[in-house]
Amino acid sequence: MATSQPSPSENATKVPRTARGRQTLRKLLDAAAKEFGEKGFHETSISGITRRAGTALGSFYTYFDSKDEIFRALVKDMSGQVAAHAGKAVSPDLSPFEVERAALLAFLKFARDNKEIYRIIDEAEFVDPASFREHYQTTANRILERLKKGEAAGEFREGIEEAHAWAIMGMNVFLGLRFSVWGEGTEAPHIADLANVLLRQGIARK
Amino acid sequence: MATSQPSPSENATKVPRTARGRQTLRKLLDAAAKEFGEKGFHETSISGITRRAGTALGSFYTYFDSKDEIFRALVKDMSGQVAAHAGKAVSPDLSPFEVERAALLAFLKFARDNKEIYRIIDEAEFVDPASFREHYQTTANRILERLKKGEAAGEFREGIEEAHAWAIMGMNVFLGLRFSVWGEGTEAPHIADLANVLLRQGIARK
DNA sequence: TTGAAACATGAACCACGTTTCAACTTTTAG
DNA sequence: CTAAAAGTTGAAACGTGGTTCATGTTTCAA
Repeated sequence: MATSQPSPSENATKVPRTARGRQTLRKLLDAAAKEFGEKGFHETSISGITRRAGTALGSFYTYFDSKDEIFRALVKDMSGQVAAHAGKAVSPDLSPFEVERAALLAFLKFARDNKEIYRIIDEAEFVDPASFREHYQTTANRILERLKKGEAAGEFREGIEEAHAWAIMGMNVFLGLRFSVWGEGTEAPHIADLANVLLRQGIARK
Repeated sequence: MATSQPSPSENATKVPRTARGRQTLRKLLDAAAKEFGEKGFHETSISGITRRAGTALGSFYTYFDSKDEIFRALVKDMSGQVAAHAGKAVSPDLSPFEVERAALLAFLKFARDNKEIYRIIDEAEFVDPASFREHYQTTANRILERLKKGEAAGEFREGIEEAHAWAIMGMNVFLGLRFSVWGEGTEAPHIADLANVLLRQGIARK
């Protein structure tokens, strides 16, 4: 889990002051991502995290006040990764519909390669509802912006609103769950096509 | 939580043999539904359940072998309720598109009135993955059947497949999350219309 | 009416994982 | 080079809550 370097601002707790400290903090975050992803929040123990990280149990408390706190830090970290990933997939020379297709395809591949990450974000609904909500609201906003752009460009019908973004997001997330997380993820392009046609024309005949 | 009478088959554990026993079992299930809905699985304690049910701690183990088991029983119970609810909303004299609209509208209302239930089913992803999967796969199958019927009736485009059902389910679930669980749920008919138009014609202009 | 089976009770047991802490090592700045 | 600051360590304290169990009560068929 090549999580990005932890920024000082997002750690409510002690920021490491030496290189050694930063390394330990990173080892803890990476180990936690794997543990939480594999076992879920409650099956994961702090000692499991430190064992995997190769540090002492006590070191954990040098950087985090509690199990909840490292989980929160992780959710933020990963929500950012998803956003970054989505951004990269969208090149500006694509048409609005192509943009939506590219975004979904990128998401499907990302979900396939990072199943643990998605498990963590999903579990945030129960462990850290605020982060969970923020993640999806932010994602919906990003989608809505794209749709507005397509509307302004005359490609999409007028009257696009927030609910459209949520509908599309839900579609994408569930397709990811079914075909990338539960399935092999091999049919990703096919799924992306199918969803794109649905988005363009709906399913009415003719 | 007016859960239905527990059927003998779905309780892997001891079935009560007297009226008193059945009553206690029901009190436990109802109390558990509320506790799990309000606090989530791990914040909920057996003693909290029995306190709410007005029974002794030990009585719990007369009917369930563990905390996991009552949770599992609950998920099954509620998954059934959702299905039953969806079924009622669909009258046979509706056109295929009207059926989809009615199903979503019923779902939105149900989610609004039963937020706890949805929380429980969602949490099953972590507590009891098998039930979670089964719930959504069963729901998708039900949707797919409806779509196939619409296809056969010449209302829907040909080539409907499982992914379409998952896309629609995802749409519905996320709209429910955003507008029924997080929101007031007052705009349900508007949301249902909007989603139905999306399903019919997509969002392409013209 | 009666006795066996079903059910109810809650204190106590116990496993488990979080958190603390005091002793120790490494790093850094002057 | 040196002392203070930062970081490390893991054994043990601690709290929590799931589960057990011996005892007492209720139900019900015969």
